[in-house]
Amino acid sequence: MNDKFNKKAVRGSICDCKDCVLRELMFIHVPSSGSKYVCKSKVEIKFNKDENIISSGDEIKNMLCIKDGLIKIYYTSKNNKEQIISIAKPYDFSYLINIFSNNYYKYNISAIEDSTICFISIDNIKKMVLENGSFAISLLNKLSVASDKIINNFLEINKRNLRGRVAYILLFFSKEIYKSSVFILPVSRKEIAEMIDMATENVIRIMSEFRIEDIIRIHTKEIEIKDFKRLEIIMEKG
Amino acid sequence: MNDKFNKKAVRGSICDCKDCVLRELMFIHVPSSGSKYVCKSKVEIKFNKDENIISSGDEIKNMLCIKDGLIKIYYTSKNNKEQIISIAKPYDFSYLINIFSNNYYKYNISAIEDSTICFISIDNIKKMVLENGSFAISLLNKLSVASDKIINNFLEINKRNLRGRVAYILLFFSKEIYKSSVFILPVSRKEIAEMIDMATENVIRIMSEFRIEDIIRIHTKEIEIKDFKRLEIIMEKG
DNA sequence: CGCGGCTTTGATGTTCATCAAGTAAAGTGG
DNA sequence: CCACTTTACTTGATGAACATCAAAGCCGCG
Repeated sequence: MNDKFNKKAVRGSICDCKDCVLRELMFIHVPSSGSKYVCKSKVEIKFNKDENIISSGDEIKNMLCIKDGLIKIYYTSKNNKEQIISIAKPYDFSYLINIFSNNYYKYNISAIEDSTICFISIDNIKKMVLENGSFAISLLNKLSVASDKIINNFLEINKRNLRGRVAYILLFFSKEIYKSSVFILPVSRKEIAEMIDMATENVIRIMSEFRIEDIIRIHTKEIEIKDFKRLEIIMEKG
Repeated sequence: MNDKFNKKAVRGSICDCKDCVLRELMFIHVPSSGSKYVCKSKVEIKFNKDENIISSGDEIKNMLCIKDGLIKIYYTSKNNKEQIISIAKPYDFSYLINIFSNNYYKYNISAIEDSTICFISIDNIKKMVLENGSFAISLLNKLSVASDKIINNFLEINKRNLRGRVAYILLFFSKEIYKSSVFILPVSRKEIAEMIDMATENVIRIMSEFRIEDIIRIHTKEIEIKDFKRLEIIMEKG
């Protein structure tokens, strides 16, 4: 991480906060004096696809904001099995889950598409919370929504059979991430398996079933959902 | 809920906040003027075992604090299958998960032991956040820890086989909740199944296995863990 | 005492992970 | 740009893990 900071960082002074989409969203309650104060400490870094952003065990010094791209938050258990907790796009805040409860990250974060990440000193965020009540409320809300989403996701996945899970995840990418019936999967089959807690072979097998049933079209990473209705029925009824 | 408020409520004026354990924990940063301010709006209610406290869909008007007892937070899906998200005891804050992200509760809450719950107006909590930065930080921390616990729980359960899950939950009750090798299960076998995502019969079957293997002693609801070491190995290795 | 709900055990079948083996794609070095 | 290596993807076969079904025992309660 530190190398990256030195090598690739674009400091706040260069990046004009007026352009920063995050300000609109996150700092809507922050008077402009405050937002400048936060942005001074800002560091912007570009990550390539598959590049590591945060490792489990890293000290939490900064709050992350995704300006652009797509990242995954995942847990590596002792037997090296990886479980993907969340896929986050700009305006998501799910990577904040342990920022106020731990001093060290519990999960790994890496880019699954080329991504631009803003790093804002956590100390400055805390100062802002102390000084600005509206900002605190806004942050509480963001954190709550993010946790809620993750928890809801676990509940949704656990109650489904394998076909239901694959349908769920395909519709997630189509509707939540790419907002299109055709999209390029940003993750491998193995990573899909890690998102919905099943074996890689079965992800492939069931995707093939969907293909044979003419519900989707597959061209390696490119997926087209041809029959939303049936896929949604499978998602609901398993 | 409203009937209960009218029938059983003990208003804040009666309950002396000096005795309230929550104040120590939650409002440690709140000047006494502030804590009085919050406590004025406080309503304390006793619930019997199995009594409903919050229903999914209820409007969020109050923040809950458990003074005493044990509650479960659970999700009821459309097919009436229940998934228990968390068991909470005093000082836990896991029942707060959607208090800052939603206007209506998404999950049900009910008492699994006789419990005393404090209800504090959410508006007053928000006022406190706006006025008192330290309180905001403290609340952010509590919420973060609570969500983190729930997420961690899902990860721990999902990666285990059935024997590992039952071991996990028995050790949870023994270590986290009752801090004793002998305890009375506050939940039915069916509810254990709902906590760790498995069939009721298999919970029973595996508990019987543990009994036959002389790892635990079972007398209906009363459980004694006789061999922590082996149970922990089963928890770790499945 | 008898009813209903919770618990227990056994038998059965389904779902799913795992193993194995082959194919396609993508990266690597000459 | 082509052979080579490696990695990702795919399909089939097998067995294990688990859910479901069925039936009986137990316990508390009116």
